[in-house]
Amino acid sequence: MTGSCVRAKVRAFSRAGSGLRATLAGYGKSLMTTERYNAREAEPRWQAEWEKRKLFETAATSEKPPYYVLEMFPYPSGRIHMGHVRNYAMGDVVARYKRAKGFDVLHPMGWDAFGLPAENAAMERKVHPKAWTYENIATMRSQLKSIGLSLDWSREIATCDPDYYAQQQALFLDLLEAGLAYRRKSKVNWDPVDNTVLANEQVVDGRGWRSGALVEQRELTQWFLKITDFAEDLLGALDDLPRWPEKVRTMQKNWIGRSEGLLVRWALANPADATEIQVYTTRPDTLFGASFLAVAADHPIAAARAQSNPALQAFIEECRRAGTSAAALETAEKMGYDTGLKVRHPFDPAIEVPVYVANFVLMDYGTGAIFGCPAHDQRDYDFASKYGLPIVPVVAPQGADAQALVATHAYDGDGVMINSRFLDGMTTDAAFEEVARRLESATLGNAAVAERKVNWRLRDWGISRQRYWGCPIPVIHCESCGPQPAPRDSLPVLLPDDVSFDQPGNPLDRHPTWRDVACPACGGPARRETDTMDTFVDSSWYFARFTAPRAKTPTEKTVAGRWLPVDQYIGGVEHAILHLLYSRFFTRAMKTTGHVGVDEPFAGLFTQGMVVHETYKDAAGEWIAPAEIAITEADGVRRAAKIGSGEPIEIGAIEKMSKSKKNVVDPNDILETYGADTARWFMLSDSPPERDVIWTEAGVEGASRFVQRVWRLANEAPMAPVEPEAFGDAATALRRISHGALARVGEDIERLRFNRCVAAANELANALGQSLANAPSPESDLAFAQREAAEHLVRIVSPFMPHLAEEAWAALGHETLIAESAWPKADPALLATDTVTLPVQVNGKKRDEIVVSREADSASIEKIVRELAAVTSAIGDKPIRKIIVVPQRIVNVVA
RNA sequence: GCGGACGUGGCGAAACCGGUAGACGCACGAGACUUAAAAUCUUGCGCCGCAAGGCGUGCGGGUUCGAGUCCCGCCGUCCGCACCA
Repeated sequence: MTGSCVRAKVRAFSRAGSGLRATLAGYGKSLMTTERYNAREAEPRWQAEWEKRKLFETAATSEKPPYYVLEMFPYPSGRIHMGHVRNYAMGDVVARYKRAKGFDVLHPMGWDAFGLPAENAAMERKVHPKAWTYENIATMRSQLKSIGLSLDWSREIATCDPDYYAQQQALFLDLLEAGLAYRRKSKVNWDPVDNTVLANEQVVDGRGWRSGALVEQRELTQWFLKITDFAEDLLGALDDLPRWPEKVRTMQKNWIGRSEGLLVRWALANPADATEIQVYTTRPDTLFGASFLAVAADHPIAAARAQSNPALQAFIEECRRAGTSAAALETAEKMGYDTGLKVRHPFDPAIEVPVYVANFVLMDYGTGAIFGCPAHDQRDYDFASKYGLPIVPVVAPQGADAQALVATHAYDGDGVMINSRFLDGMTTDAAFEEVARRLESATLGNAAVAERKVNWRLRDWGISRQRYWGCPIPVIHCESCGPQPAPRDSLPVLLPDDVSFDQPGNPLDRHPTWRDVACPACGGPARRETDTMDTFVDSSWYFARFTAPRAKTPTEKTVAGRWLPVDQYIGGVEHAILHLLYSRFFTRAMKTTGHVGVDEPFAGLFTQGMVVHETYKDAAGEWIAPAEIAITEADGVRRAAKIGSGEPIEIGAIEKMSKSKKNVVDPNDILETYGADTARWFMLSDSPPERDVIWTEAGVEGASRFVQRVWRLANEAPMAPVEPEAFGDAATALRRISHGALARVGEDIERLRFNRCVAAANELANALGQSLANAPSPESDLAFAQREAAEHLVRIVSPFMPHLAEEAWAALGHETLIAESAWPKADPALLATDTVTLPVQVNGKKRDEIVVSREADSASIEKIVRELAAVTSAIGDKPIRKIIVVPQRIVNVVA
C-alpha cells in the first residue's frame, strides 16, 4: 500500500457524513483512511443527476435493439412494502444491465389505481376515492424514486386517469363492434343489508364481509367478454411460451380445462315436462355401467318437477343455500332426490335408470346433467352407495379383479371392457370411439343420439361491477333503442366527482345529472350504464399503453410493434391465472381490433418469491413487531425479549409479512438506516429469486458491510497505470477471477439468477482484498490488474447498487456516469486456463488430484495416475481393471 | 381427492450435460489491531474420530467406472385446483 494511498481519496462531494472513519490495519506499512460511504447523502444526489440527464427516458426512436422489461404495476394502497422493493429491484437489475449491453430499454411504471379499497376508504374516512388514490400515488411514487429505480417516469400512467380510461372505453367499443363483448343475465352475490354486489372474496362463510348478512344469489344483466372464443388458442399457445414458468402454464391449462367427450341424449321412459335429458360425459366407454342420471338443482327439469312437488322444491332450495359457501361445498355430503322420472339407456331401451336431482351436479358445466357410473367415478360411487343403486364394474384394470376392486371405491383408470356387451374386450380408448361412432349414427326422434363435444372449464369473463371507482362502461340504455354504445366523440365517459358514500349501493345509480342522458340513436330519454369495469380490465392492456402512453388512440400500432411482446415481465405468482390469462386474451382481442400485431403480451415471465419474516408473540399471545424486540443468542439458542421491559417473547414461524401478524418491515425505515443499495443488495442475495427470502437484521447488516467493502476497495485500488505488455502470475490469477466474475454475472443476470451474481461479487471482492494486502509498486502489472478488478467489481454491482456504483466509479477517477457506460467484455483468453486440475478417484472415491495440461492425452494421464502413491496404496494388490479418463473433468481408477 | 414443486451443514444456499458435495453469505469459535467498544483484518467451521480413517445430499432399492443430479417405491413440506362428469 505505497504510492496509491498518497492520492486524495476523498472526493469533493463525499462529505464527512457520519464522521465515522474506517482504519485499515493492513500490514503496518502505512495507514490509510477512507470516508465511510454515506448512502443517505449520496443516493438522492445520484438520483437527481440521473433525472437531470433524463437517462432513463426512452426516446421515440433508436438505432439500438429494443428491450422491454416490466414489473407488475402496484395497487396504490398507501405505502410500498418490501415485496415491491424486491420485485422492482429485480426488474431494475435487468433494465440497467440491458442498457449497459447496448439495448434501447423500455422500463416504465404506473398504477393499478381503480378498485374497492378506495371506496372503503371513502366510507370509513370520508375521503374521496380520487383524492385518496392520488395521494397514495404521490407517496408511493416518491418512495419508489428513493429506491433509485431506472424507470421512465415520463410514461407514468394511472388507470384512473381519464386519459387512460378514455382509451379503455374506446377499446370496449371496439370489442363490442367485433362481437367480443355482449350482455347476458348472470348471478351475482347480493348483500341485502348493504344493498350491494359482492365479489367472491367478500363473501365469507356465505355472509357479507361487512354487514354479516346472508348473501343471496341474484340475477343481473351484465357485460361479458368472449374469452371463450380464444380458449383453444389460449391453451395451445402456452406451449410456445418457453420462457414462462412451467407451473404457471400448468395452472392456466387446468384453468382453461379442455375436455373431450360426448353429448348423449337419454329418452325419458315416462315423458312429462320434457321428452329427453342430455348429458355430457368424458367416459362414454362406461355407458353400460350407468345406474342413474343426475341433474343440477337449477336444471329446468328439476324446476319443472318441483312445481308439483314441494318436497323437491325444498330440496332444491337447500342445495342453493349450501351452494353459497365454498367451505360448505368442500365437505358437503352427496345428496339427491329421486324425481320419479326414468330414462332409457341409449343402447337398450329395456334398461331404465332413475333420474335424481343431486347437489353435486353443477348447472354451469356441461349440460347440468350427468349419467352416474358408480364403479368408475368416486362421486357417483358415494352417491350410489348412499341410495342403494347398483355398482357394476365395466372396466377391468390390468391384472386385477374388477369386482373386488370396486368393493371399496371407484376405479377411474384405464383397462379392458367387461359387462358391456359389444364393447367387451376392448380397451377403454377403443370403447370410447366405438360408443361415439355408434351413437352418432343412431337416432332419437330425428336427430343423432350423441355428438362429440369439446368442453371448456373456462367461462366468458364477466366484467360488470356495480361500483363507483372503476372505468365506466360506455353504453347508454334506451327503452326504445336498447343498449347503445356511447358516441366515440363523447369519450371519455367521465366519472362524476360529486358523489357521496354515506349510503350503500353504487353512487352512480343515484346521480341523476350524470345518469340521465339522451339516447344517441333516437334522442329520447335514456340512462347511462352505471356499472363500471372489473379492474382486471385495466391491467389487461397497460403494458401496451406504456409503449405510447399519451397517444390519442389506445396504442400506436407501429410503436407497439417495436416493443411488444414484453421481453421480461416480473411479478408475483398470485397473478398466475387471472391477470396473465386476461392479458393474453386482451392482447388477442386487441390484435383482432387492430391495435397490436402480436398474440402474446409477455415473451418472458418470471414469478418472484415473497419476502417473509419471523413472527413474535408475547405471553398473552399478542403479536409483537420486530422493532419492539431484541434477539440474543447463547449456546446456539436464539431468544427474544421485549426492548425495555425484557419480557420474554416467543419466536414463531417465518411467514409472509402482514400487518395482522405485525411482522412487517417498513422499507422507509430500511432506506433511512441503510440506504436503498443495501436494501436492494440484500433482497437479491442468498435466496434464489423465485423462492421466498427471509428478511433478517443480520442479513441486512451483511449487505451493508458489503456496501462499505466495495467502497473501500474502490478507494484502495491503485490509479490506472498503462496496460503492461505482459502479466506475472499474481496479476494473471487476479485477472482470471475478475474477468471470470464479469462473464458469470452477465450470464446470471440474463437468467435472473441474482443470488449467484452476489456470490460472484463476493468472490471478486475477496480476491481483490487479498491482492491489495500485498501492495505492488504503482506501475506494476499487478497494480493494473488490481485497478481493473476494482473497476470490474464496481461494474458488476452497478445494476444492483447503482448509487454506490456511481460514487465508486467517480472515486476510480471516471468523469462519466456508470449508468451511461457500456458493460465491458471479458477477455476470453482469461476465461480458459491452460492447465486443469483433475480429481483422481479409485473406485469412485476421490484419493488425489493432479494438474495436467488442458490438452493432455488420456495415455499420459493414465501413466501419471498409475504411479500416484495415493492410488497404489488405495488399490493395494488388486489389479487395475481399467482407468476412465474424462478429459478436463476427472480420472477414475477401477480396481 | 387431483396436479405441481421441493427435501443438501446450526441457517440462507451453490454444484452446467451424471464427474472433487457444501462455492458465497449469515451465525459461531480462535487470534491481530484497540485503553475499550464498534469497524476492519487473519484464521477455523458437514458429522464421528486423538489420529489414520470412516460416514454423509429425507428413507429404501436400482442403473453406472462414477448419482445431490437418472429410474422405481416410500416419507415429509409447500403451492395450486377442488364435486368440471
